[in-house]
Amino acid sequence: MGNNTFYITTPIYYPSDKLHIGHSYTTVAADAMARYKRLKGYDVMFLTGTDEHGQKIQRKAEAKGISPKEYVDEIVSGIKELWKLMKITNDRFIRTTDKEHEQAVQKIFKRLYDQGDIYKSEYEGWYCTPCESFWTKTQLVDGKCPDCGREVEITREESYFFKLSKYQDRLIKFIEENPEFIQPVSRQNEMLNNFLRPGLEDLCVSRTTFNWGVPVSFDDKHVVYVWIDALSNYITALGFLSEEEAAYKRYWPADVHLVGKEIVRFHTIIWPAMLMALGEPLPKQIYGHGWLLLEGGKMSKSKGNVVDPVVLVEKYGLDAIRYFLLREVPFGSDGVFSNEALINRINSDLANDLGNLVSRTVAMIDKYFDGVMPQERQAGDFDEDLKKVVMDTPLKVEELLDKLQFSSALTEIWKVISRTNKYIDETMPWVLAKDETNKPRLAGVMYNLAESLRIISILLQPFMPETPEKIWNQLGLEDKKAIEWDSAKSWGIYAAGTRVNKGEVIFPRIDIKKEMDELEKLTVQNADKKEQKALDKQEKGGKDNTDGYITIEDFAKIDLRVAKVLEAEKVEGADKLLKLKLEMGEEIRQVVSGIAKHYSTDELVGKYVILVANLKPVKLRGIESQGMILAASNDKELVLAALDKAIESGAKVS
RNA sequence: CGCGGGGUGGAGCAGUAUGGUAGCUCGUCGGGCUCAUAACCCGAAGGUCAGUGGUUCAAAUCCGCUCCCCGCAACCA
Repeated sequence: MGNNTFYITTPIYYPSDKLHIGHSYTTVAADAMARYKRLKGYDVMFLTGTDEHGQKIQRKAEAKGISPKEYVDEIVSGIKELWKLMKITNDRFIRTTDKEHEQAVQKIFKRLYDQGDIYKSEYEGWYCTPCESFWTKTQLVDGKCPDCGREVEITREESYFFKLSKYQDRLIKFIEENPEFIQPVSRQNEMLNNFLRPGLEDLCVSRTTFNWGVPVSFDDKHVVYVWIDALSNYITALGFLSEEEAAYKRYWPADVHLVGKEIVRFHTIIWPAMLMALGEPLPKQIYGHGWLLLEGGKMSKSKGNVVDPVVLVEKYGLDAIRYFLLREVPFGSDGVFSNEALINRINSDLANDLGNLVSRTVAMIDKYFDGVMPQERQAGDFDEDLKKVVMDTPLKVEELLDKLQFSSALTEIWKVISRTNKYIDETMPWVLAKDETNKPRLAGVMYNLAESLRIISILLQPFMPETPEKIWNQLGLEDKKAIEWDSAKSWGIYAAGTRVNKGEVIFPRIDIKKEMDELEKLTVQNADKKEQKALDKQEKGGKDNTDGYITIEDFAKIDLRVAKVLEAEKVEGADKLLKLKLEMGEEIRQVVSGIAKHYSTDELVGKYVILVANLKPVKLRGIESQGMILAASNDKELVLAALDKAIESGAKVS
């Protein structure tokens, strides 16, 4: 409530698997913001957590033979460890399985029901059995499943609905009147054009097909739809509708919900509508940031290109990773993560520019003045220009951070670092040191270096939790007042008589060649991906060598065989995958194939298919796949390649 | 004509609401310096700003058309 509070949230993550670098990205950004606001003196509430309900988790747990709660407990503890490792300073961690949260969600649901914003009706949907999904009439394509193009059947199910449509006009008006609400603006247009203006339909907000969720308090056949459950976390975490609402009164409305672009829709339509219905104020801003892509596309486990943040932090250090995440990509746009880009950043920005600047500064003070900053100093050329650049920076950084422009803020800080390095060349301290009469000028130069570094280190605090302190140690800064945020705006705080301490190198350089080789080995899957990429390239253009043709020798590399399907079963939790047991002559092969939407297990057994027998085995969904079966497909259909007449399994195809 | 993002020196990007010398980082080449982590500083080479037509004294920037890439929720070998 007070104007000196700042409430920032990350999405609550879905603990169906370990988190990857993309999750770290969002959370590190939120953390940088929270740290910054605290440094500025705000009373900050920084919330993150986990969204633990839903059918998928229930299924995963079943597959493992444990309860959903046991399943998520394990993953959640891993997530908490990750945030600890990354020095995330969240003030609260909410789990949607928390008692208080569940109770509050039930109250919210009940309240909306009592006042008529939620009503009971029948869900009339078209159900596609192979896909196990419901579709509305408008979603169907030619009356068929938009995913697989198969027949769907009408199903009726008793359900609760939220009157989303009722809030449509108010939402449009609100968004139009509050251009800051959805950031960046491109997302705002997307929401208005794609969803709001075409018209909203009431939202089905309960499920009866599974029970791992918050039960509807007055109708326990139903559990609350996960998004209603999940979105509520932002207020239930503050005690909304609990006995202790002080935090809610203090911090709500949120200053910013940080979310990935894929969930902007839920946060800018469903969530505000819910709040409107509850009569509560709306958050001030939803910021939809971009994705961290990997070379070759979106991060996904199927591509085997998931980057584990724990490995990176252990290898390169936390600050290096945080720096990379915040610096490499302008917040809001998509960016690419690659090991090479990471190492380049570490070497050039952190080791060469910043680390080396600290090192040479401290070394010179140590060498020329026995490590103690002299009292007697003389000003000279280049001083004013350096000071100007340094002193202009804190305000620029603040302005940019207020707009969540982390990358640009860091760029500004690095301009100072660069200017300071240049100052050393301009003043040439080693020349001054040759003549005793130049000592006061030399001292002046050293002072300006130390003072610039003091200010740089202060400005780095939101981004890096470890480095500023290391710099202070080396500069001998012990006075708290000399490292306060606002002291970065004053020149001349570094005290004469301060003793520097030559310390360890802050950011060691990385031998990129050696490192890349090691990383390749570390992520075998990565190597596979690269092969795949090269293959794709050839397939697409064939520009590399031939003109789209392959030779008979090329073709001979592929060992195609006839195989008979002995068994087929669905892969748990993957709606497109089937695990097949194939007979290939004497040999039995296990193959995982993405055809579940097009073939049922029953119809496959006994079929003869064509198998790529010498495809390098890979693990899909943790299951080894020893080959691949051929199929023809277009947008809608997928048909297995078959043989004209029967022939024994194991026969070679060419 | 679904919606959105994008195509700028070898790589990655800025610049495009207010048209007027094409900028940054990395890489390459040459030079300087030696305090420092083979680092730092200076300089150079390298661009038909996807293509095309138009508006204008002037277009990367405005308008029309064309081409290409990437997303639009999840395990696709």
